[in-house]
Amino acid sequence: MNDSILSPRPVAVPSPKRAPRRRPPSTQKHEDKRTAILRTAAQLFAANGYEATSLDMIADQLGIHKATLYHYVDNKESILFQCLVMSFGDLDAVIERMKDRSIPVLERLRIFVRSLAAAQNNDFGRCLVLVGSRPLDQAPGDSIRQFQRRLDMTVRDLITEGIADGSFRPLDPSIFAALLFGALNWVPRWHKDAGKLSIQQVVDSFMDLLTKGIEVSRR
Amino acid sequence: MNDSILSPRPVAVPSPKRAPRRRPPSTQKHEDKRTAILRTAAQLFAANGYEATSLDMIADQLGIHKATLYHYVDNKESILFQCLVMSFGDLDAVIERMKDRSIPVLERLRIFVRSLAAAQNNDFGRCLVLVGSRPLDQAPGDSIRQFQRRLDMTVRDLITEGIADGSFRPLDPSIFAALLFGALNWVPRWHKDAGKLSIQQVVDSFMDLLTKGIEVSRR
DNA sequence: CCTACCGATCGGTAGG
DNA sequence: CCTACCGATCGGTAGG
Repeated sequence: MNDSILSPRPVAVPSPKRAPRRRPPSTQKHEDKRTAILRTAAQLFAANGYEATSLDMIADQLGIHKATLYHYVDNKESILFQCLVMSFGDLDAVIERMKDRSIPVLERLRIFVRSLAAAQNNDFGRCLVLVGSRPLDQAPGDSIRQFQRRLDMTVRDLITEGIADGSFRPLDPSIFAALLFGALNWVPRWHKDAGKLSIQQVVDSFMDLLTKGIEVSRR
Repeated sequence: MNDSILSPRPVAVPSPKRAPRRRPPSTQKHEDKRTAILRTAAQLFAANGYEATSLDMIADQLGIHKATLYHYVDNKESILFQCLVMSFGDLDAVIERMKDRSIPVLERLRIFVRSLAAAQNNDFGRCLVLVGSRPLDQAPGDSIRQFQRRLDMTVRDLITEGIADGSFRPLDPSIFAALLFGALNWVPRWHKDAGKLSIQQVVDSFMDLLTKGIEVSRR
């Protein structure tokens, strides 16, 4: 499995003056277990849906009891929220890279699409795409949706920039973004790791289709 | 609301010899009530998810008691199944039309996409796209997924035909179908009836994008 | 004997 | 990390 979005885990930044460090143990073993819980939960949420996945199912899968989960997480909803946050991985850095005008806009779009596809086709990404933020309360759900709007805005800005510099023909950036996100968000529903095409190959084919179109060039 | 997918209800075919006519009342009023239950359920399923929607919520919305629902439907799962069947509406006829080679293949593809988009953006279609067949048992779920495979196959066949007759450039029909269904299936998640673009305008823009591509024509 | 529907509660299981 | 439970609510069904 691809663990890359988990690798750059931020090291705990020490507080200036003798931090209290209250409840959370924050040891490495505790963090590893917590991550294992989130990953297992993400898999089960993606497979069965949020409401149809019980905490007992998550605990059983890990060989622990349900009550033990509460040593690592606050409640069921916070598990989903943390899974969705994990799913964004390093996309924040990717969004920043998209502002680098030294790279041709079409090339930047390709990088973005590959990065997004990679993030959405692992345990946490599948949880985001297949479950989403609907089961969450207003506040946590809004923070997830806010990040997704940033992703959408990033694509629309690239298209607008590409039209302005003559890379793209005139078109509605919102329509393009809707088409692209729909296509990418649907991939986890049908792509099998055992299939003949990798995720990279699939999204590169998508980009090929979108740049050139399907009609034969006239003349 | 668009009731067109409900209109061609098959009239009850009488049995050859003095049919027993057992349990199902099958009166018009009974059928109307049953359809109202399915439509309300479809709305609530789409809004809250299947498991998070209780039979009490459906009954309350209709101003009746939960127990009364059981005079019209067998159980909760059969409600979802019937909603999904309704969502296919007259798409079966549309699939047949796609075999008419007197219509240019690109034009047939446009008709298909418009029909599918119309079917997926009403109460029952939103239930199909937002809930899907996952909560169903093996047998009923498989029958839903079988119809969806027919839709997928229809698109792939059109692309294959279009490549053969020179309408389309060489491309992977499966990739095109995956891209198209992803884009269309995502529409109910973001399109608002109050928005500036109608469903028709959205999917026509999609087709424009897919046929012509986004890059400026070179030379 | 039928339909349509009610108030009440069944056995089980949810998150905590 | 487990046993033992809670308040509530689930889908479904009883008698009338």
